[in-house]
Amino acid sequence: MTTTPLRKDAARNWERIIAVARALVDQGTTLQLNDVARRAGLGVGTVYRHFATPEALLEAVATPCLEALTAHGERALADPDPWRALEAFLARTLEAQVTDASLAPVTAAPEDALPRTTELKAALWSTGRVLLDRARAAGAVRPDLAPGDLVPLMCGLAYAVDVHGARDAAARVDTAHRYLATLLEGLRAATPPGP
Amino acid sequence: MTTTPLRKDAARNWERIIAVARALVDQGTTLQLNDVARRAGLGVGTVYRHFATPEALLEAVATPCLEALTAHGERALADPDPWRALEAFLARTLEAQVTDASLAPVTAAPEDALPRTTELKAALWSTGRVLLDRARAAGAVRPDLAPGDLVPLMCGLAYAVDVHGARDAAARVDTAHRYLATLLEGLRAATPPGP
DNA sequence: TGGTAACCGGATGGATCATCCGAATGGATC
DNA sequence: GATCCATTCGGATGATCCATCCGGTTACCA
Repeated sequence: MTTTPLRKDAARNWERIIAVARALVDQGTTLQLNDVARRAGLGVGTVYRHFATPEALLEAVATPCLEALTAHGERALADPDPWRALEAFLARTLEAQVTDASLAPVTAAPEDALPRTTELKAALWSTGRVLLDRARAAGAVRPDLAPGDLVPLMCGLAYAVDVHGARDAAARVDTAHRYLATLLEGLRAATPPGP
Repeated sequence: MTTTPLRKDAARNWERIIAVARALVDQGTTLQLNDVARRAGLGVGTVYRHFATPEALLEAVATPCLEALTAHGERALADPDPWRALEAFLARTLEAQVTDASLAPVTAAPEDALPRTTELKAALWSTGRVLLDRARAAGAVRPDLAPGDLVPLMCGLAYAVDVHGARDAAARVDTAHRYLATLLEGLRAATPPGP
């Protein structure tokens, strides 16, 4: 992607908007562009030019975290133990999802507002697919689970943690680990139970 | 529950509203009270008097299905095989969640708009808890999974099916069964399976 | 059949949202 | 260092949607 040269004030305002949005997301508030503009001390038009929709702003907020996850995924690929690699990758992804409120909506959304988001999601999913395939080849993975099921299941677990209702990050991460361990145990089962 | 005497026209309009709301829910549209009124050929005030909020209307739409699930749960308690009972109960619940769009938001909501909904949810969860406890006593269930985890996990699986993106009911039910089988295998895994 | 209470439903006020355009600023050129 | 042009700023604007209120009407009961 060619880096578009950005004017000084535009860049400064971009940073402001992102900072305010990040604070709002961490606070649990749903992003409202008008509200973001007011809190950032900027005009509404400024915010709308930078980010056409709340989804675009949310994706911009989530981008750094997605990049970190992608980098971690690439490192997981280097682990010689396929199971440990898959487990670490999924655990890290799930932790991020239940810790950072900006991630869950972005990963679960079928459409992306920013091209960069599409890139990162594709890279992340590809890594997950490779890790799953490697684990399948090495150990025993349920045959009826397609690679396309990995992302929905992860989003589902993150959603389950939300429904569970724990507020502080530590409890959420703990719950996520419990759920993931259960699911992984089911993934690992060689043959599905027959009737 | 004491049946409140309802005037003829009021009852007729109540039915109309429910019917229109049911159609909208099946269509996938989010309920908007103003829109419901227009489609039902009624005034806005009429709809707002019957249902104060869209959530209340949604719960009223979901009530019959919740009652059916509760009844099915009571029957599952009669099954002598604890594992089969739990499996059937969860399968039925999940099928309903992925088939009827009114259920997922109601079950996942932390607060209820209608007292009847609170009753039904409590009964349903109680049944699930008993079934889980029985299964735990009979066979082997992961010890780190609390009874309070059952509902979040079910909601999570239903959400996963949504993220998966299948449109027609058959594919959704199939996906739900795959996910549930995986999770149940994980639930079962702690110690060698009993029977 | 007439009275009363409850219900119906359109009109109203408030809020929020996304867009537009004149004014101002930054960067490039001479 | 001064000028010019493109880009951006930011408040004002129009539109849409939501929830409430009150006069007219209907159903139930004596």
